[in-house]
Amino acid sequence: MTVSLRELRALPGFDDTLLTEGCPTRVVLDHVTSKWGVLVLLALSDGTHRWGELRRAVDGISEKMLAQTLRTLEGDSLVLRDAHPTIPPHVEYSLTASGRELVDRMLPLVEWIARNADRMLPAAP
Amino acid sequence: MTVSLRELRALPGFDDTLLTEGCPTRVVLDHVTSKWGVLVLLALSDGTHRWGELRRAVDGISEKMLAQTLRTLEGDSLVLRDAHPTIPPHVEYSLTASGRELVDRMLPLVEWIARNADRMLPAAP
DNA sequence: CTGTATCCGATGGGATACTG
DNA sequence: CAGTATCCCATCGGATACAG
Repeated sequence: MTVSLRELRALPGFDDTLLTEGCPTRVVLDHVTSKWGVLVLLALSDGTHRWGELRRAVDGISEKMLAQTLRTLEGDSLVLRDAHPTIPPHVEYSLTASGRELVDRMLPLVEWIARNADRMLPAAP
Repeated sequence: MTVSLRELRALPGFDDTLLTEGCPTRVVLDHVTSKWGVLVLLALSDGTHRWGELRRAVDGISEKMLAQTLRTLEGDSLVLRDAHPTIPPHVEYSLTASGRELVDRMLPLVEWIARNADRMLPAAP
């Protein structure tokens, strides 16, 4: 198990440029860990959802940010957009295989935070 | 293994209010997944570091954001600040036990992104 | 229903200068 | 060395209106 950034950089295929400014890893990391990126990916962990469902599922998100977040994640090959050319429109969003793999690794992190968040914030942050 | 947000909310101790606006989980999640939060935590995964070391280790971070990020993470009980009252000042930062647990769950996610980021960004995002 | 367009305020975040 | 203080701009992000 990798337990530090130093070890990660020492693995075959990596070097010290990992996570330097502008490197692809940091770009994707920024998208995934953006304010709404995590929450949209988590919402899609349940399976396929329509636009309106996501809008309601991700508490507090605006239409603008939902659209923007979905487009970014789609551009990162993490989310699949499936539009049915009907009237009214019907569009379904789901995780790609990559998205599924990523969410599998994100859930343990979120679960740990959910279990511990309460006792981590003494006063108001 | 938990594979979806729905399942996570169904676990004992959780409910549908998990990850709604303003809930503690979301507050901590926002700190941890902030632009610099992830990178500072990763830098500390190697062990104890001084201010200047962190400044150089986290490529591109400004003094202002390093200070702000460290204070936030300290407030979340993830980072320990150990100041020696000497001249010149000597301050060491390290992960708390909680921070270590969190980083253990963050590294698999980062490692997966590092392995896959290259083939996920076709053009310029 | 699924978005886009526009406006605008809030916040993030960098550069620089300065201090104990 | 380890920060703080200040200025300032760019981006984030919400509200609203509107379109296909």
